[in-house]
Amino acid sequence: MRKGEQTRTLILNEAMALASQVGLEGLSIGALATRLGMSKSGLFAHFGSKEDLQLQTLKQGQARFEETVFRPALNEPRGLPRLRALFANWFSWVEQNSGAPGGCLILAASIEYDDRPGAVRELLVAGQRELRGAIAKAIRLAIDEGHLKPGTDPWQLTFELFGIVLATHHDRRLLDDARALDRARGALERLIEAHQIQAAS
Amino acid sequence: MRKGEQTRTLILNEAMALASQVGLEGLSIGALATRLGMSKSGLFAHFGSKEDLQLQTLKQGQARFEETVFRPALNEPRGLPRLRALFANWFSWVEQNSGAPGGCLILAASIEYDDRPGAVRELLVAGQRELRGAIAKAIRLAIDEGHLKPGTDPWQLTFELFGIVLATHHDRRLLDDARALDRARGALERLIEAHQIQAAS
DNA sequence: GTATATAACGAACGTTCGTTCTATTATGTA
DNA sequence: TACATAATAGAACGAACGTTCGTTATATAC
Repeated sequence: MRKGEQTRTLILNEAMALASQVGLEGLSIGALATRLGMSKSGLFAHFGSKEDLQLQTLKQGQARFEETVFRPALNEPRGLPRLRALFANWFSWVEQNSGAPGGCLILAASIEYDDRPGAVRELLVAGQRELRGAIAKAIRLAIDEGHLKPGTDPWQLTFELFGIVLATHHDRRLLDDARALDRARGALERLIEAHQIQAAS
Repeated sequence: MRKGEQTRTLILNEAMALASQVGLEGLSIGALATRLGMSKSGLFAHFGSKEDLQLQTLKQGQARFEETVFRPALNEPRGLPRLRALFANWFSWVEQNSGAPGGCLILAASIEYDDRPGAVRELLVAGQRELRGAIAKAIRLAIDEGHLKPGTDPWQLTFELFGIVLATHHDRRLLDDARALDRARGALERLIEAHQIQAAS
């Protein structure tokens, strides 16, 4: 009962790396087995189907994002500090290739499965809804703490912040533009500033 | 010589539709041939290789974007009107699924090939560089016309505007969120306003 | 240390992949 | 109408795909 879990984790880690490069759909059991030095059938036995492998791989990716980007931010005091920490972590995450050699697995899957019905898409949507909700909540707390203007629309701000992250990932990976991180941090600060309660000018 | 071009166009149109759903890498010659009611080898003869088919399909996608979103905006007077028209067209483009049933082919390919070296990636990068440059130029013209503050950084603003588009596409397609378009238009207006030369307050 | 459950293997299944031939139609031109 | 050429079809290829099977090796529990 122990050995199984162990190699399963090994497989999923390698699967995340491979899928980040070729996509969850491009992920092939044979290639994955070769990379791990094990047999196709031996690997396959850990999952009942390819779809299950895809699901478990995505779940692993979501978990890694959550524990790398999101959870550490909760240590910061609620309000602006927490919100800033969240996006600082997120930018760092993007900077270091989003936890996988081929970039963020979740982002890639979001485009790959945006019109491919099934369990993978549903998992993706659920994760995205949860994340968006959590960001909006952090914004709401910042309003309650008096850090942001009461008129701030949490969902609108969430939308715009998410756009900054997407643009950063895009510029870093496709265009290999190192300035993306600076631009992202600048955009974040100016966006926050625009929603901040103004002190004496 | 004429019939060939004709069916070639037919093939590429269908290829765009299919690739938008399964990706340029997931695009298969057999499936494409079946959809068109022709033989695999007959279709294949129009392109020397699968990579060539992918390249031509992407080129077609880029051309469609250019003539649907970009070129019409050039009819507007330079400066803010042209910039607004460009993004109004772009938002409409996203609203109607970016010209293909599976969403924007270019966006999908950008993620699919962001770490897959080769001709497709190079075409993608070239197209993206050109587009970014064109947007930055439109911004620069708006500065010259006195519509935007002289201190405006064209590349920074381009980055942020592009982020809005990415977030819109994401929310519309993965989350099926109809409010995305409104949020995008709102974000655009506020971003422009922040860079506008302020009249009397 | 032996019995048993679990994990991994190797071979084969039927499909589909991209690609290469050769043959047969359809088309444009003299 | 005849001919040259371009366009399509059909069959076959080796490889890879996901999956199933029966068997062997290994780890766990008594």
